[in-house]
Parts: sequence; structure tokens; C-alpha cells
Amino acid sequence: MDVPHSSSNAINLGRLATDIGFLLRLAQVKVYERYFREYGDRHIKPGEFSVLWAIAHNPGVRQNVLCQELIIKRSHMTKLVRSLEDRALVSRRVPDEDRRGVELTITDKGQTLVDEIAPWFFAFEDCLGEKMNATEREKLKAQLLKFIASETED
Amino acid sequence: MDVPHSSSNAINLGRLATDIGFLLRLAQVKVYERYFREYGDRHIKPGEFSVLWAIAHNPGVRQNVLCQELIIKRSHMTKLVRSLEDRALVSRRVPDEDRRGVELTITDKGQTLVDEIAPWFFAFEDCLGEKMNATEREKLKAQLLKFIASETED
DNA sequence: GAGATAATGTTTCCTTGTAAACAAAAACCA
DNA sequence: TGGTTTTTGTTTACAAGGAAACATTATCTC
Repeated sequence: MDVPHSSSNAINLGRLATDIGFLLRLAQVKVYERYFREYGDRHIKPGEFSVLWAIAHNPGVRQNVLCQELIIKRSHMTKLVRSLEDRALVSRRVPDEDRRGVELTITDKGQTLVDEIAPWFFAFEDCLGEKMNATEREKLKAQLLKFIASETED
Repeated sequence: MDVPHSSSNAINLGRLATDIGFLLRLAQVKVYERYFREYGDRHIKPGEFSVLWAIAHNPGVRQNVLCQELIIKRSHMTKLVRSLEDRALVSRRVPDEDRRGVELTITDKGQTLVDEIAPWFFAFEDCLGEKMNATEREKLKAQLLKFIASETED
């Protein structure tokens, strides 16, 4: 099993080099690096896009549900949603049935942005791991799903 | 292909649910959750441990090399190392050959801590994904390594 | 050798994300 | 009904991590 990027002044990482937590961190850093390399003038970050996308696909979704499904803490979600609202990409409505909560819907402007970004956002993944073919990437995804599911027994 | 944790008030995440960046984030969150669930009174965080471990295995390593190998930015590494030094776990030495740099070595106290934590830190991974058997986990790791390598052509 | 350039760490400021305290509105329960 | 508890979202204060400017030392070039 090869070990990640052993440059000239390589050091010995021992078991850490194949630790699953460490590998997950490295993989995510790589994804981020590529994201921002191809970022261009799309002024939307991965987290923001995932929220926008989820609202687009679930009109009127409650903010709280979004937190649970995207695994984002409430205090942070407040900021993300406010930022999207400030840019007129989503709108908030306090429903009469439960005046504690907030229902979120995407605006026309937001939908336009999603339509524009989504192809890039998801195609982006196809450029990921150019040296991995599609089959291998699907296997990796399947195994990540299994891993996540196995940790979600709570 | 199953989709992560569809609770009662599930929503439709569409393609996002199998996006590799999204899955990597979820997987890492799960690892962190478990880490801190089993954290106990071990007052060392994953990042700190990885630095300490790397120093232990590479006595006299240059701080800069550590940055490259662990993919941690210099400004952050400064803080991590200072924190370890403040706890007398590592010691810093400015070598005469190159007075810009810093050589790091682990102290006896640091080594004792590594010896104490390491078995838990790495065994910890064996409890990860209890519903995944060892073979499957090895496959996942192998594919993560391939993924990382394929993104490290720069 | 002297000045320009590069490498290494540190500092300062900013972004992302969380934890804990809080406010408001349900829901529960006697 | 009237209090207690829970749910939901916001605020505030903080931790993790990074970008950019800086200081210091080494290297490179003439």
C-alpha cells in the first residue's frame, strides 16, 4: 500500500500514514484545494451551495431539518441562511402553524444561481481523481456511504 | 446505493447525497464525533496528536517539513507547536546550520504521552464503522489513498 | 562582497464552525 | 387553566484554521 506523497525530505509517519481519520482529512483538503482552484468568479462556497441546493429541492423546508440532514449546527446554519437571504437567494417565512420555526424557499434569483452552478458543482467531481476511473470512484463512494451508515446507528 | 440516514422528516438531497465532497465531509464528522465521544480525560486533539506522533518518529524534524507532510499551514503549525511546547511535550532548537528554522524533538514527557495515547488512537479506528469488517475498511483506506495520490500530481 | 531573491517562522486579522446562554413559542401535564 | 418542559432559532463568546504582511536568515547573482 502506497503512502501519500513522499516528497524529497520525506519523513516517517508510521501508522498515521494509513489512519482512516488522517486519510479522510487529506482527501477533504484535496477536494477543497481543487474547488478553490476552479472557483473563478462563482461567489458561493461548498457549504452555501449545499444549503441552497437542499432548499431548492425541498421548498418550504424547516431550517432545523436542514441542520439535521446536512449535519450543520444550528448556530452556524443561522449565519449561512442569513448570508443567503442577504443576497436575496432564499426567503424566510414564519409559518402560522408553528411560529417558532422558519420555512425556507428559494427565490427566482437563487434558482437561477443553482441552475447555473449545479452542472459545474457536480461535474467538478468528475475531474476529481483524474487518475481514478469512474468505476473506482463509484466504489469509493459506495464504501464511504457504507462507512457513514455504519457510524449512524445512534 | 443507499443514501445517508433518512430520518423521519427526510428530505430530498438529490445528487448531493452521493457527492464525493459531501460524503467526505460526513465521514469526517462521524470520525470526530466518535473521537470526542471516547475522548475522556485525554487532553489531546487529533491534530495535536498527529504532530506529536510525527515528531516522535522523526526526531529533529524541521517544522516546515511537518507542515508539508501533515498538510498544515505554517501559521497554524506555529500555534500547535507552541501549545505542545507550553505543555513541555516537545522542545524547539534553532540549528546553527540554518538559523531560520526550528528543529523539533519530543521530550520524555511527550514520549510517555504518545506511548500512552497511541494504542487508543489507532485502536480507535478499529471501532470505527463497526458494521464494516476489517477487509472492507482496508478497501476503503486503499481507495482513499488512491484518491489522494491521484490529486497529488501537482 | 553587495544587493536582490528565496526560505522559514511569527504575528495579525479574518473566516468557518461550535458551545453555551438566551428568547420565544409550542407541547405537555397536573 | 397554569406551570413546566421541549423545540426552534438567535446571540455571544470562543476555537480551529488560513491569508497576508512582516522579520530574520540564507542563498543567488553580478
